[in-house]
Amino acid sequence: MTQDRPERADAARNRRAILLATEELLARYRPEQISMEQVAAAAGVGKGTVFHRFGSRMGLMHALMAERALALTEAVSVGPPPLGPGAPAAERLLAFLDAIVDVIARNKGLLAALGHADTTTAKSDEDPRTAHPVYGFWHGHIADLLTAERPDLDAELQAHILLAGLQSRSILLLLEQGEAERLAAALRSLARALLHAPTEDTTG
Amino acid sequence: MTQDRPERADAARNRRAILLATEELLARYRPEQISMEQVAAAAGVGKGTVFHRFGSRMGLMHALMAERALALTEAVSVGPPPLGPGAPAAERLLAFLDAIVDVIARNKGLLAALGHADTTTAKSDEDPRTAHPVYGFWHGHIADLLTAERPDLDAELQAHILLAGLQSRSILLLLEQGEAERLAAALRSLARALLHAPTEDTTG
DNA sequence: TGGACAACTGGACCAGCGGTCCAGTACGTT
DNA sequence: AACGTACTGGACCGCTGGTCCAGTTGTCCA
Repeated sequence: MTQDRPERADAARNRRAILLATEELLARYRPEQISMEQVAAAAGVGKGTVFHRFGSRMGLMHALMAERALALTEAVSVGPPPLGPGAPAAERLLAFLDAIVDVIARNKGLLAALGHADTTTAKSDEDPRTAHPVYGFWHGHIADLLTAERPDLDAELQAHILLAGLQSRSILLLLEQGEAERLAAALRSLARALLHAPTEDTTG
Repeated sequence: MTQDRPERADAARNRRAILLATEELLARYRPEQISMEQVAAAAGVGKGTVFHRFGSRMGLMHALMAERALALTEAVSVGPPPLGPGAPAAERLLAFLDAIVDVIARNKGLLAALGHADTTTAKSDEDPRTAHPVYGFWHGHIADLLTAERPDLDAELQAHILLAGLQSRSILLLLEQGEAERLAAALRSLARALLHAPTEDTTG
């Protein structure tokens, strides 16, 4: 993206202004209350510019999400344990969940905004994995770690469930009230329960 | 609602027609693709009628949800075990989760529609418990059962997490592919893990 | 049976949305 | 300095959820 033929200086400036404005609006208001026009106005650019840069509401939210998640992605791939490679899967999983809650807590509306965004455009049968690289990465990582420790579980599905909480309205509400640590604790607790559960048959 | 001064015959007929039409549309299309105008047309009434009866999109979805959940509510309150009172909390919980998945699977878009509905109108700081009686009831029931077996857990929050999965886009997708039993199994598995997990401190 | 009143009805209407379009602007290159 | 092109912005479009109210229809009472 920022390579080969770099974007023009004004384009880069506007792109950053738009992302920043979106971030600020997202911190202050509910994602659904934020219109693309507002974003444009807040960023001091025209609506056309926003769409030219990001294609759609979903594109914008996704770009923001990707940026916010970048540090985490790197920490997981090449960083030090327990987040990065090297620690046992169980520890990495717990650390990763904590890290995700942290990202979400600092960008409350983001996941919900992403959800709402493609709710609006609704490409019917798309695999969410493909549609949302960030979600896909998070989900895949959790599923992998879970599988490593508990190959008997339906890790794919459990990973979805673990992540689903972060998109839930009720839980977002808690986050807004500063209960991030409580959520992290509950998620850790749940994950630990899953890791230590007696072996069982998924067909039952 | 259907008491004291009953609604006029035509009103009742239209109300049922609207709910039925909504249900059918919800079975066929994504909730976000269904406009109130479509609902009205499908029900063979004017748009004004729909809004007069249900107040808003959320009102409509909520009414449908309440109707759909009625049988479950009764089964839980006064029905026979394991769903109704009498069975051990752990058993009731697993049975209840199964039952919920069943309701959701047979009305795929409904929970999502509800979520999307108040996403649109967005009464900022409302307690979801108050705002969505059905969700509130489900959440409360799960939290109660969970507390009965595991008073050391943050049951309120765990209940939210358990329910969150049913609103998640990725999981709705599974449901559409007929994987309801797989979801039920995963949820049971998760709940069992929670119930059997070693006692732990929520502050850790 | 009929008359009167309220409840219900439906479609024109409104503001605001996400997204498109394209004439004009300003950057980077030579 | 001058040129081509990528970027810009705001008018514009189709459509949405929701409002409004003149006209209709069911119900109740005499």
